[in-house]
Amino acid sequence: MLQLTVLREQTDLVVAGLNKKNYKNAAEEVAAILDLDQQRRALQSEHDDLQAKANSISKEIGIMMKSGERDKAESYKAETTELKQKAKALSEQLSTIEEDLQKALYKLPNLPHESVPAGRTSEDNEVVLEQGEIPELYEGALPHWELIQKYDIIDFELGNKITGAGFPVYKKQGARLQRALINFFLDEAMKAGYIEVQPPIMVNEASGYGTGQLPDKDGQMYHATADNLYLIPTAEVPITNMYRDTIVPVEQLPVKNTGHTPCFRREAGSWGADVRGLNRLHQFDKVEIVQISLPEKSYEALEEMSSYIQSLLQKLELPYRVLRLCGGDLGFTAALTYDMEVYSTAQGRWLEVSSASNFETYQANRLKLRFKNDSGKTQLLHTLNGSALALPRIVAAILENNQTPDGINMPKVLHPYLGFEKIG
RNA sequence: AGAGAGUUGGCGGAGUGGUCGAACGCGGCGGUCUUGAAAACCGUUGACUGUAACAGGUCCGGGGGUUCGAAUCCCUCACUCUCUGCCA
Repeated sequence: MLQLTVLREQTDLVVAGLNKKNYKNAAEEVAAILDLDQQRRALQSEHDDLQAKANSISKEIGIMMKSGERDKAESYKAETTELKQKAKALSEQLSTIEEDLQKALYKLPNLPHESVPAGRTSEDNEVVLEQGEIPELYEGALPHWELIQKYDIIDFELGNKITGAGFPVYKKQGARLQRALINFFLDEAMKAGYIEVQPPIMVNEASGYGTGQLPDKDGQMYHATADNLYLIPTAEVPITNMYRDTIVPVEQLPVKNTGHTPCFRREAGSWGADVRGLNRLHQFDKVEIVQISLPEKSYEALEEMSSYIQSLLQKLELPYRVLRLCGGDLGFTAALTYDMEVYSTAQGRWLEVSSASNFETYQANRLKLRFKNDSGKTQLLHTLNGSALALPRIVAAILENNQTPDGINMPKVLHPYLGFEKIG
């Protein structure tokens, strides 16, 4: 969440940033928060004064007791009782105000970076670059949902039977393609300096709050209510939360982690052609890269992540483009996001396969993720993450773009991982 | 799942209801000594909030209670360990 000191000291900037993100009534809400903050601090200092008085009297009572002045001590008790009662009343008021303040702060999204273009929808995203050749398909080329049936490599019906829609079963060469991609992505990430981790794929509530999925995206996660655990929507959640409540030694920065996990998304309310086949699933595999960076280096880190992700797409020989998300399309917690999209030739559309974001201090503030700066003060770090990469749409693009009348050619870089060069 | 023990600062580990944010040791940092280093010695060393700066307030797993006063007593939840059970 945003830091109160920033709201206080740079109010205009905050309001402008929220407006750019198309946040409604930004000025009013910020003013309301500052008002609550003002009330909170006034009450707090009043409360603290009472508490200080009571504390010092209690201390004196202790000394009197020791020196045998029992009667005198008794006479002071009434006074502290009264002080305590007043203080208690104040602290009750305080906790309601603090709760309101907390709720209001949780509702505010992150502020966009200055390079974020204005805009409302994905139409307004800025195309940063486009690369790779879009292949010419032969007459009768198929969309991936027909290819997977033709070659019997991914089975939606079977998934339907054992679980439900959006939970496909990968089979034969399809299953091996999954495994090859995961290994390829992890190997590449390790070469790029990321440490591999295998985190839990269920997380507790505190972790959900830490990275910002809770409270606002509650309904998008699968929730195991008996144990109050959530299935992760992305490895970002467990991997970033490993650093919750820590002061990271400066010499360990930047922290670079990678991990493969299944990801689970309820994505209620999406239908139609957009979600056919592998385009949108309830369960999918993803390799994630996560960085924790010094504030002044985080945008450098984001560029590094972006070009790393692009290098994967180049190696897979997929045509892609990079978008800089506009204010309206930017996620709740992000300050700047690059989306990478590959071209899915048979569908004739771009598919998002990665999203790399800088969250600046937004997550770090919730996570209490800090370092000691040069002057010895604790200061919030910046967190970043990106998909490198999400499998299903990559699979869709590989299948569609490389199809021939007598089989689907696999990208060369995967051959050693696959043990075959062609599906079919 | 049952029985018992435990949860204290970066780590280890004391702690009696009263001047305890917490002994002591290790580690870290600064210094003396040294050509340099080690050893030794001296000093220093938690977080949050708050203030112009002091002051003040809060924090000994989380939450609640008893008391003038709680790390210390009570309740409750979570977690860890040991034994038993079950299990890949």
